[in-house]
Amino acid sequence: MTITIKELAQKCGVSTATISRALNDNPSVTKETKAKVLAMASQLNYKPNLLARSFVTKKSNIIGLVMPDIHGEFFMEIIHGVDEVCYLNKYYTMVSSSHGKRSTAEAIIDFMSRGIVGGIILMTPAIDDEVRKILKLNQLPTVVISGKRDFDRCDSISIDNYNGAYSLTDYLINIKKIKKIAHISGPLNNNDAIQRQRGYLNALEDNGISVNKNWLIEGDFTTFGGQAASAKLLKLKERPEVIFAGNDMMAIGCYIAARQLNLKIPTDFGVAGFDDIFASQFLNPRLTTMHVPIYELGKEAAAILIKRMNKTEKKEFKHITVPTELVPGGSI
Amino acid sequence: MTITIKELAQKCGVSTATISRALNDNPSVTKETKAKVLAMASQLNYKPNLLARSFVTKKSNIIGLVMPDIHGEFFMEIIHGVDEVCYLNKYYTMVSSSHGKRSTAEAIIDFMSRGIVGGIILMTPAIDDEVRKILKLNQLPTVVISGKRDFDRCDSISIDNYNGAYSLTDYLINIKKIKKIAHISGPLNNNDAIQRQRGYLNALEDNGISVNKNWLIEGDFTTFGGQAASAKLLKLKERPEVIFAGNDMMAIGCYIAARQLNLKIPTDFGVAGFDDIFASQFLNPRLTTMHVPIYELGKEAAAILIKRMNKTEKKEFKHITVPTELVPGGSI
DNA sequence: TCTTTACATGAAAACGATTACATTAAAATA
DNA sequence: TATTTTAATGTAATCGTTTTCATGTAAAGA
Repeated sequence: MTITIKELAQKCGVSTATISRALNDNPSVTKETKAKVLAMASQLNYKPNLLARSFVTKKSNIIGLVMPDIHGEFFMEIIHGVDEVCYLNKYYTMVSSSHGKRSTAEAIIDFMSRGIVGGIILMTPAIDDEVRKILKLNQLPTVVISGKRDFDRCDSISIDNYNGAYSLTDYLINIKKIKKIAHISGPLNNNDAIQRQRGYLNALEDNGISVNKNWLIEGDFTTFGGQAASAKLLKLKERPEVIFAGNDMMAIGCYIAARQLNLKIPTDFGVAGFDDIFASQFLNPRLTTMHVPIYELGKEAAAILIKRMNKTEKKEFKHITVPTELVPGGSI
Repeated sequence: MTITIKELAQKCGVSTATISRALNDNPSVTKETKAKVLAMASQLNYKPNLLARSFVTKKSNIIGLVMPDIHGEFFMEIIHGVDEVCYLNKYYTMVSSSHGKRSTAEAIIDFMSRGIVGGIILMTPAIDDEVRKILKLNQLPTVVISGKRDFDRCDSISIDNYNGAYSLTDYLINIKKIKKIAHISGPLNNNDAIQRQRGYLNALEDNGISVNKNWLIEGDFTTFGGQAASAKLLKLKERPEVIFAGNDMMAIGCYIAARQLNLKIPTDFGVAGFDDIFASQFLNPRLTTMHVPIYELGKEAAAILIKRMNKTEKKEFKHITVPTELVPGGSI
């Protein structure tokens, strides 16, 4: 059904080479020929077969987006941002998750070795040695979205988790005049979790507040984990005034625990989160949290990658850190 | 870096044809040759170039997922389901949205004419004439996920909106003994919205309840629209006992309106939704709603499409309707 | 006017796989 | 043993595009 370059060439009375040149803005084709080709192409509705093109040029305008999981709004917003920029640049977005079963490394290798994608956006909470090794081979332009800037052999974007957590804690201490702040961290093999915890700890320290070990619990970034951890905290003899959850999901867990223990937020205790997910604004009272510009993160990652794929970017790798923003709610 | 079939053929001392046959389970290759080829392939870490393969076979194991928008958990769960099934079948998922700027039709045409994808999953609230025309040409296997079964020239999956809304309304009337039920519908150019409204109206009729015209408002499926519509309803002289919102987002809008008007749910009025989105379970009280198995929808769509792409499916088109399930909450 | 240069276009190879057809060797039949 | 059949493999064409190199023509210089 779809017409090929040969047929178009015939209709135009020129060779396929000229068609190709005309369509690719090659300067060595006259205005007249180019106009003729373009007109005929649009009339016959000719669209170059991208498979054939990618095959011969060894370049693909498909971006492979590798994520640990395809679930939740965090990843959705990343996809959204990537897709937006891809569309504007006539690129395509291919999604892939590690599916728990296989490792992130395998997902990357798959993309790299099959010729489908021309660049990779790797979204991962932590870069392990296996992935590090693969990225070093650097077969394909890659942008890493991660919690921490800990790999400098490709472009990277990371959330400013440390400063976000620091300033949130500082806000609690100096604006809200709260000293008894507990923290439920994320899993400590996760860079976001580590950075946020560090921000919390350093803010305490800088304000001359010593850490109560009972008030520092490792969670798992899930609602259920947040619920369990906060229940534990709320049953302590010395109860914290505010629970700073490492992410909003765990903060939601705090709300659930509060309901179960018949405690009121913010009168009995306060809650702060991190991420500013969609649900947070509908909690009652609205959750105080740090907004993370995820959509922009995805957009930025795609923009950098596309520049790199077009070779318009200079050699040195870019490392961008995006700031977070305080969203004061009624939960404290 | 990546090795080609030629090099592998050389190493094995056979022709590329034999390699290809061995790798594609062609029965006319001996066990010994096949074993040898497979061993060498895995040793040299050979992976067929999918671009070349798709190019020559005119088949692609990439599924194009066309959605009106890439935003919100509905689409996320669809992607999740599709990706899961694709991964298990060694297919790839390519996402694409209409981006407001371009029409769904353009997105489909793009996929169809560029040879990238081998099949399309089209997720759309309504099939307009343009799309209908394109689908009739039927160049590529397509599965439509839609609110209503209104196109029978390709496989389709739809949510049983009508029966869901009917049984929810019936539940309100006969179990909850409520007669004064208002409905905020979605935009009436959206099939989901239409079907849900019909279910509501018919349930009323079948139970001998006449419709109060003031209690039937067209909304827009957004929180804000739900808030505006419910505020209107709650200010009426004759206020409904329960507001049945066409989706959960608008139901959330009802909660917001309630807070602003200083009304309590469910004592002052009740709220019901549709979709059972993630946030609904964290509303206080938990929203009564109809659960829509979106993830399964995506999985099923991908499964059907892959069968179709493999030609293992018989000719007649499948039309599946997936049921919804009542989730009783404290909001009524 | 003749040669040189620049420019526009065409012819053909290339990319990496699959596959129709040809070929060879082995097995089955007469 | 000679012939036919079958099975396994090889040869070469093919897909649609880009791109190198060759070619022809017009403009510029002598």
